[in-house]
Amino acid sequence: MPELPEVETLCRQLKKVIVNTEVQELVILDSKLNHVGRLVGWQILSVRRRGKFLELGFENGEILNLHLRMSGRLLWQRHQDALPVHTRFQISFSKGRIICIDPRRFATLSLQKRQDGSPPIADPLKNFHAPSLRKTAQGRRLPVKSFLLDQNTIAGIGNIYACEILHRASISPWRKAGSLSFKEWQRVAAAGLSILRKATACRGTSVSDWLDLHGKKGEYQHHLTVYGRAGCACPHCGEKVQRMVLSGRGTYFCPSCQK
DNA sequence: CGAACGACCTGTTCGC
DNA sequence: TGCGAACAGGTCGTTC
Repeated sequence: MPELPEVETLCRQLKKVIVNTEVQELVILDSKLNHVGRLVGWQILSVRRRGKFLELGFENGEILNLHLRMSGRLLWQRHQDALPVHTRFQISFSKGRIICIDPRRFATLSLQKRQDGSPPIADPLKNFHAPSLRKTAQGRRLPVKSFLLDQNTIAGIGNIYACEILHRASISPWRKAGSLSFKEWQRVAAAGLSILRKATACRGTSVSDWLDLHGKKGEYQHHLTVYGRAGCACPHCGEKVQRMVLSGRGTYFCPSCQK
């Protein structure tokens, strides 16, 4: 479920509750996630987001890498409330605990040593500009939507926001990435920046079950123009929004605005 | 290089 | 109502 704005929301909220605190206990409740080191007694120095990954940095140089994939979410519990169904692990601190709830069990957790010189990920919240987008897309024949979803190119955009960005930019998801003009990339960049910023400010999109670290819904679902709205009127031109499948993903677009 | 598909999992919604 | 199919925010690997 979580895309960039949702992971960024968790990152900001986690910083406030766990930085400079020490892990008291790690409990793994899913056999797929076993063998994730010890953590107990380690102090957390930093919480960062790389694309859709969350990275907890410890004072000893270790980094805990968490990816929530499709259905994972995190919840902060101040008291020892009952564990919700599908809780996959918990990390306890003196002030409370983080629990990870993940019905589909796709989420991954791993421990790594800090890697100096790991390549910086192009982050759409900070760096999403027409010149670099056009340069990276040069000669690429894949659909522009697949290009936006490629985490090796731009990290953090997922299916919801790819649909929304292309709609705002009035570009068909099927256009070959290499065929967009500079002006079109400018529209993509402007749409991307504004949509991702707004969605982050809204603490994400709660389209079915996304909740933030404190169990609150996001607000961006009230701003969606095409995602999940097949048959509804395009807010721009009134044409009916369509759903089609593009490389296996449900793709929502306005056939009139996005030729 | 890229498209298509299956895997990984489980829950919810849709259509008959 | 019941039941199976389709679908879901992500990614990886294989085959064509």
